[in-house]
Amino acid sequence: MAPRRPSMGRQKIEIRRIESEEARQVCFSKRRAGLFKKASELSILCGAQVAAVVFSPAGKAFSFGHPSVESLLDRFLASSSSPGAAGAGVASSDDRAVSELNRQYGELRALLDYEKTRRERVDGAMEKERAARSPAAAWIDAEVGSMGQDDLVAFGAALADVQVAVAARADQLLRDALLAGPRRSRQPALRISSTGGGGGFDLGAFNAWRSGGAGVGQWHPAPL
Amino acid sequence: MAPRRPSMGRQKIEIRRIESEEARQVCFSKRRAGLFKKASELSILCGAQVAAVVFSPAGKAFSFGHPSVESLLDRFLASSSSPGAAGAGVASSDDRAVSELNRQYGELRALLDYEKTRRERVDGAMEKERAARSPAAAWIDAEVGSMGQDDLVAFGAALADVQVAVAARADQLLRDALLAGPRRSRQPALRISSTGGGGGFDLGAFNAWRSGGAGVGQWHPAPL
DNA sequence: ATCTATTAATAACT
DNA sequence: TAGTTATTAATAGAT
Repeated sequence: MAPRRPSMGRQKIEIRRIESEEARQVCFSKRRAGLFKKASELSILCGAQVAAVVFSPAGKAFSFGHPSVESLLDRFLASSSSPGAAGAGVASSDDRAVSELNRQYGELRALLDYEKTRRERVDGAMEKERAARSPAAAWIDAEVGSMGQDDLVAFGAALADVQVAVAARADQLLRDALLAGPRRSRQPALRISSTGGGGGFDLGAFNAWRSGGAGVGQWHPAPL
Repeated sequence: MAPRRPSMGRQKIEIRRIESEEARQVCFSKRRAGLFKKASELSILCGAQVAAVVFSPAGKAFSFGHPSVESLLDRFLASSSSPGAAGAGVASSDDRAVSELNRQYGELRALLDYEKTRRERVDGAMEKERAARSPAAAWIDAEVGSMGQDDLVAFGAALADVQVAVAARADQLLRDALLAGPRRSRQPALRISSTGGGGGFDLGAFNAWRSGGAGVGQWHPAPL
C-alpha cells in the first residue's frame, strides 16, 4: 500500500505570474510576511535601515520599516532627488573615485558600441554551425515566425530606441554618481505625516509580528 | 579519523546584531540580495507592486522597485498622508522627470520581457549550443551574412541580444561603481526587474541572481 | 489556518 | 569578493 504522504510538500515553481486568483492571493499573503520578516532580520542583524512597501494587486498597501517607513522613504527620496540643491558641489577630493567612474564610463561606452563592432568578433566556430543549417535558423524562425514583416520593423526600431534610452539612462546615472558629493547632512526636505498609515495602524498585526521575536520596525497593513 | 567535513554548513543563528564588523558586512550583502530577490519574486508571482529601500550602516543606499522605487514610494506616501486633504504635498517636484524615466523603463522592460518570452518558445536543444560558446549574437551574425534579404530579421534578433547584454553589463558596472564609490552614494537607480526573471534592467538587479542572467529587473540583477 | 515534504536561502569556511 | 557545502528557513500543495 502506498503510504499516502500527508502532503506533497513544497514543489518547485517557476517565477512567473500565478494564474489562479486564489492561489495568487494566498501566495501574496505568505510571501509578503516572508519579505517583511527578511527585512526585519536584515535590519537587526546588520544594523541597517530597511523599508519595504507592497501594494497588493487589489491596491491595498502594506509596509515595513525600521526605524520607520516614513523616515526611510524621506531619506531615500532626499538622497535621490537633486543632489546639487542641498549640498555643496562635488568634492575635489574624490579624484580617485571620479577617475574610476570615468574609467568605467569608458568601458560602458565601449559596451554600447558593441553592436557596431560585434561583427568583427564573430567567432569562426560559428561557421560550422551555420553550415549545418544550425539551430540558429530555428531560433530565428521561432523568433520571427509569429511576427510578420511589419512587426519586425517595429520591433527593430523599438529596440534601437531602447538602446538609446539605455545609453542615456546609463549616462545620466553615471553623471549623477559623479555629482553625488561626499557625505553631507541634509534636510529632510519632505515632511510627510509622521505616523503614516493615514490613520489605519494595525497594532494587532504589529504586536503579533514583534512577539515573534524577530520583529523590529513597524508593520502596517495599510490604509486604504 | 574524523572525516572532516569541508564545511560546517549553515548554522542556526539568533536574530540579533552581528558583532563582527566583517561578518556583518558579508551578511548585509547576502541578505540584501536575498531580500531584493524575494521582493522581485513577490512582484512577479502575485502581480504586486513592491519597493524596498536599504541603507547600509555606512549610509549607502540600495533599492529595488517594481515597477519603480519612485512610483511606489510616491504612491505610498500619497496614500499614507491625509488622503483627501493634501495628497499634492507629497508629489515630488521632479515627478515629471521620474515619470519620463519610468516610462522609458516600462518600455524597456516590456521589450525585454517580449524578447525573453520569444526566446523561451524556442527551447532546449539550442540552449546548450548557445550557452556553449559565444553570445547568441555571434551566430546571428553568421546568419546575417547569408541571409541578405532577411537582414532586418537578423538585426532585430541580434539587437535583442545586444540589448540584454548591454543592460546586464551596464547594470553590473553601475552597481560596482556605486558600491565602490565614495561614501554616500546615491540611490542605485536601477532596480531589479521583475518579470525578466529577477533580473532587472532587469534590466534586473539581481542579475546574476536570476536564471537567464540578464533577466528582468536583474541588477539586479536586480538586474541591468 | 495547519501540516509536511521539498526547495531555497544562507552561515561558515575556502 | 566570489564559490562550496551543510543546514536551517521558507513555503507549495493539500487539509
